[in-house]
Amino acid sequence: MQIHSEILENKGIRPSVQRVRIFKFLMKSKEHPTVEMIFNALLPEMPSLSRTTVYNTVELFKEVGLVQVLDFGRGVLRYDADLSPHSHFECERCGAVYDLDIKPQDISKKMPRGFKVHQTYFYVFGLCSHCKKNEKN
Amino acid sequence: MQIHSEILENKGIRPSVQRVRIFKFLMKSKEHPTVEMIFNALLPEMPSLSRTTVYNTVELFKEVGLVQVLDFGRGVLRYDADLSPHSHFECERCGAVYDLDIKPQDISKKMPRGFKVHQTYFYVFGLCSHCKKNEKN
DNA sequence: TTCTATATTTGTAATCATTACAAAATTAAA
DNA sequence: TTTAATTTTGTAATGATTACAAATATAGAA
Repeated sequence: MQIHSEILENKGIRPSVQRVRIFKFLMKSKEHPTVEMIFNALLPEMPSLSRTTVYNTVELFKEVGLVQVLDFGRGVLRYDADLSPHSHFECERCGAVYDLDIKPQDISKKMPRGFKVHQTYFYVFGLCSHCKKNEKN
Repeated sequence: MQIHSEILENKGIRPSVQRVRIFKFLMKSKEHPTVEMIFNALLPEMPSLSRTTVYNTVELFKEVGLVQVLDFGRGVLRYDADLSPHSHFECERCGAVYDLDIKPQDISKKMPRGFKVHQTYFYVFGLCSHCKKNEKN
């Protein structure tokens, strides 16, 4: 089990205080946070933290392959440090995002001639069990 | 083969000149246009057209189920009047969007208890054959 | 350690797609 | 026609993200 700062160093980026805190937060978060969520969560313990730093940092993490970016079409990007192949569900009522234990299909074989696949995303939208139950409201 | 204005009427919306033109354009377009692309394409033949009308109209079309909205994470939404189950490929180099003849998997059966699936999207990113060929550049 | 160059962080200002809103124009109904 | 409702239009706001430059922190050389 590697310590967080080592993981950053292995990716060739300097483990600054801000980066390590943001990375830790992403690692333990299960809610696929937005930049705003990360910023608000860390602000109490790092009062000088800047939103721009969070933006810079998640962009950097994306580039070195520490996080994947999720876009549920709400005009806000979400970040996921879980890089294992899985899919995502967003509840259209409450906006919560859940992991789905389903691998996005590998379609490299089925692509038109000459096409190269880099990444696949499988997004599912609907109602989560909680919102489904209260559907009358 | 229904005429375009009839399709709009069947969906319960008034077939105004603007709506019919926008709908026709979406039906024949294969490039999954953005609002800006629709606007620019129609402006020469309808000089009074407003961007806002295009925004209003595609939103209306989405609500009545005439188009689906695609989000490739570029900060712009694209619109597709082809509602048959298929997936989408975006070239990371040139930005072109291609239809893939692949049905997004139906996972209603595999969902956690109580969850309800409304829609699924399968997005693939990579290089199209043209950009792959010129990869050196 | 101190100096210096480089990297990182910060805050503010710009960008840009989209949305809000209200006035003008069009259409439908009476 | 007259009136009411719908649609279109243009401009102004919104809000996430990016650009940018000044301030701060860090690493390495001396």
